[in-house]
Amino acid sequence: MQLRLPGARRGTKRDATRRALLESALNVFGEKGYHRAAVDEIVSRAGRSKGTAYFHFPSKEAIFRALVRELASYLVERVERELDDEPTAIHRLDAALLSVIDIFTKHRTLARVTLVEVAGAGRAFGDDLLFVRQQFAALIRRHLDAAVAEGALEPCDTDLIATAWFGAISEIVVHWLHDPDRGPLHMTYPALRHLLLQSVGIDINQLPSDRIPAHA
Amino acid sequence: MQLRLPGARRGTKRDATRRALLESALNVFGEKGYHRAAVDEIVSRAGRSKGTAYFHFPSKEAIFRALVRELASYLVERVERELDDEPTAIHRLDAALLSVIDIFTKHRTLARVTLVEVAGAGRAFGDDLLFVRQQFAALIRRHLDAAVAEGALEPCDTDLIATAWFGAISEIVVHWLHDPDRGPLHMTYPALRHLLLQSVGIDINQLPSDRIPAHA
DNA sequence: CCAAACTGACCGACCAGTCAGTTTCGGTGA
DNA sequence: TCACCGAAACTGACTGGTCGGTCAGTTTGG
Repeated sequence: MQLRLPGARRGTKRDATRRALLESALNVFGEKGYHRAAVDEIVSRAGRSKGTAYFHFPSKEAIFRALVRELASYLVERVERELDDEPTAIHRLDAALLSVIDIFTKHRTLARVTLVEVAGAGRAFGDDLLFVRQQFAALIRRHLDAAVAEGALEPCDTDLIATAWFGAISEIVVHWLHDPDRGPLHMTYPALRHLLLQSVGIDINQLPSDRIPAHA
Repeated sequence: MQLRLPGARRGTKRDATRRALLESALNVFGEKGYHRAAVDEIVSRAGRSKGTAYFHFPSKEAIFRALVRELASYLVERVERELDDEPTAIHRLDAALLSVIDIFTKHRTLARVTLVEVAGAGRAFGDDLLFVRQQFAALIRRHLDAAVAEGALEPCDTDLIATAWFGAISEIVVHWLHDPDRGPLHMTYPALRHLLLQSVGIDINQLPSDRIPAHA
């Protein structure tokens, strides 16, 4: 799991410590959830001391917030990177869905923290709580807007649709997280894809189907 | 907020205490979230003592679980009651959506506990955590299956669709909970309805539109 | 040499859960 | 009608453990 560390020059010792702490935090928060995760465990797994954690972050909450922001950036950046050579906005939406499914399949802890823990950490955290969700919905929305601009889509409430799509995807992933035995996440891709695209009136046959088996 | 108390004869003193505790728990959990909610506060707001809470429930977690079950029953029962005189399964799905939006609009605390807190209370709770979600997805699924049986819908993965629909609705409600200033929840109904129905290939014009303004 | 980075023992607040004792109340027999 | 009993319901002071956060002191590195 490679974390992106914006605004900090890489390779310094300070940076390595910060990264070690966040990486450990990802695991502990992912396993225990925010409240049951103890700072003591985060630092011990990171091979640092408690004082160091409080040298780098003012509070446990700040560690969590920083982690969520890193994860959101990582996720959005990595998904967007895969969309570059898609010809149309609709293709990019399609590719984004596949990409997200792929990432979550490979990084369950990331999925758990960004989709489940963030919701439960409580509104005490203010707006940061919804950071990942907003980032992601914004990504979907951008490409929906592009599709409208391209004329592939009727003008519509892209904000609402992006939110709804994110909710749908999130719910499916959360179910899969909770009970992975019901088959790999990739299995749901064709049906989910069909559902989402059809919801905005896109004929599934507009898209070449040769892309599907690529990841499946 | 009327809670349903299955399996207990109403009107007894015991029942009144249990109800008072759960009602108070609903408020405190709704305001503070599971972890920040103190049993002391729940009992004090209920006008009872701590010992009483532990006489009726074995643990704080048990209070939460019981509450979630009551809420799920209340919600599903109340929604289903409104579907009786709808002519077709599609109409019932439509009515259910409106009904849910209505209930959540009027009972924000209920929405917060069932949609947000349940997710965040952590997997420590085992499967009960997903109780509301499952109950609700099952409701949607039943009517989707009915629609298939009626021939109004092509055979499809109704389980997946129900999950996705629930996720979409849930996400919209959670956004509204978090930032209610962006307009009442009812405002999203037409667009959301259109999106969901179109996602399964239902032509919006099949349904009489005179129902829309009824609750709007 | 100094500041940044780091250490880990310690503190204190918080809170779920306990328990010994008290009150309430339906039943029972005289 | 009433005295009495036992169980159910209830009380709230107390405890034990957990854990976020502190800080006085040590190490590192430029």
